[in-house]
Amino acid sequence: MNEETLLSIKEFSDFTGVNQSTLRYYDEIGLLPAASRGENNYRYYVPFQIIKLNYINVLIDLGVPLSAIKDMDLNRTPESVIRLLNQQEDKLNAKLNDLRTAYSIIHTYRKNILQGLAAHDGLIRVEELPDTRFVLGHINDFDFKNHITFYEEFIRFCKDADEQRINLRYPIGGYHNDIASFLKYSNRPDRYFSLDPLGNKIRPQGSYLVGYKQGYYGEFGNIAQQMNVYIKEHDLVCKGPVYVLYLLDEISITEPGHYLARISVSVSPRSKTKRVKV
Amino acid sequence: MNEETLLSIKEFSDFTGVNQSTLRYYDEIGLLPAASRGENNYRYYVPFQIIKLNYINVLIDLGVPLSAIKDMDLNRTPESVIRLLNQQEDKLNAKLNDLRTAYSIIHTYRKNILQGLAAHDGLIRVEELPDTRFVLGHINDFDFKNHITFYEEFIRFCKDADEQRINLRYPIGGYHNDIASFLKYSNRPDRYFSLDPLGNKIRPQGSYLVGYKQGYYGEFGNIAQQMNVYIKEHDLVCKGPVYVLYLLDEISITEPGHYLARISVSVSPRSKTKRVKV
DNA sequence: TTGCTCCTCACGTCACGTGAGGTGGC
DNA sequence: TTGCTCCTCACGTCACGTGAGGTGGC
Repeated sequence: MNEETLLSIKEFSDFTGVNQSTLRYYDEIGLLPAASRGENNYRYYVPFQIIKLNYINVLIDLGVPLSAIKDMDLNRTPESVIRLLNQQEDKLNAKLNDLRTAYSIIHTYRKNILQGLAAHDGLIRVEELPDTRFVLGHINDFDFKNHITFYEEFIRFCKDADEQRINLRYPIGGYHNDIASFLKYSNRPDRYFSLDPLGNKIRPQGSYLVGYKQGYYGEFGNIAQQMNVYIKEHDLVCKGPVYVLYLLDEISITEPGHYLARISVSVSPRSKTKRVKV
Repeated sequence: MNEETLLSIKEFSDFTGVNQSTLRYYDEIGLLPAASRGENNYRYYVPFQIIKLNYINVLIDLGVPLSAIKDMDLNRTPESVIRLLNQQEDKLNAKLNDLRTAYSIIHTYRKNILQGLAAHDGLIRVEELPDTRFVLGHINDFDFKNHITFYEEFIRFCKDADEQRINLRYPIGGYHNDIASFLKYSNRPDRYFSLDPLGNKIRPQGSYLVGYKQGYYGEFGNIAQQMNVYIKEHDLVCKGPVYVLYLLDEISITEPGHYLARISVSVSPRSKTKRVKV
């Protein structure tokens, strides 16, 4: 073969985009030794090492440790390379999945924060909300005698998350079975839920009565009563569960007293005249 | 707020899946300090730090350095968090793209190796090949007087790759304009190409005369002549370019003399009788 | 005393990046 | 002599992981 065309470390670095010090490191650990050394001890590379280095970089991108790349390379056969590539394909799929999940998580957080910025404490109104999927946790058991608190049930929710396939990285909210439950125990939801868009439950698109309350976690003042007044004044009928979600929480706010919760419940106008079935 | 429910570092570690030593490190650098310390100097965490840690882990997954997460967190406002999330969305897209590319690269390598394993030195036959996309490099200029070699043009190909939008991580092959060029200068392709499945060029699906040759890079023995003999014996007509691709190369083979090249060219049977247009 | 959880401190590791100080040919 | 590329060696960095040796309550 033509051994005349040799690349200095600078040239090799320029062609591959890999730092000279990184190349020296790869030489030192034996991952990609220079093809030869000059009289002055300069490293020289041959053109086809560009391909090799590109292949190494693909494996590095996939998260294969340098030591594993080196070991595999020393005893490489077509069959062992196929095995490595198959293994990496599985890991790659898992990684792609993780990244897509991270993507949808930051999407969900952003949506919440933007909605939080567009609202303010005490605001009560009817809003049209889109379909929203979520995962529902177990039924909370607040045992007052044994002092089982808000937090302990939340911890149980977190503890059970793994086996219940609940992803705790999505925003978490409180779920009341109905408006009566929220009016009675605003800070003790019947369940918790995770805003996972792959969840099996759905809050259907439609009109919701929405109330916003600023304050510490679990402190709702009299927002429940105010919402009830609004319901009566506007002659509304509530149906289904009440969702409590902190749009602005410790993620985006430093002062815990300024967190912003949104309470939402599906409503429809009470029909003044009884409808006659056709 | 209820400050009674405190989690030991073991409990907190169990709920979040984060190593105790990692938690101590996050405490030490101020990324996630323990909520309080016991008399015995034990760290205690509060339940809602689970949410915070999960959020931190999302950012870590996205590749945000811990120092950046900490800095952002100290002065967080809803607006600054939105900015961070927008930035990360862009990075995330780039990452997803990189991973998908890595995926298609290992796919391409694997296909080549498997095809190489199914062939052997000297095999010549007609195969049905599928559509294959690629990116074509510049026209090679082998100047014999100035001793411009195979390697120097290859290096020029690598050097120009960036501006020509050629991804050198895909397998690289040689491209001859026609069978005559390959017969004359087997080891001096008219161009190089990259097997990038997003490429603008296409080798169409159809029947190809395929020859396999084992040996060093650029050493083709008399495979060109043998293929020519096959063409005449089987009364074939070649059309279009000749593709030379190393299916087994330094990626999967340790011995450079055992590399395996595949030469392919589109063929059709020579019509014995002239067809009459209807 | 044993077992358990926690603590601090020091050191190791992985994959580099960054100088410091020196060489060697035009 | 100046400028350039290269060298080795040592040390820094990032995000942890791993002991070693000690505490404190049942």
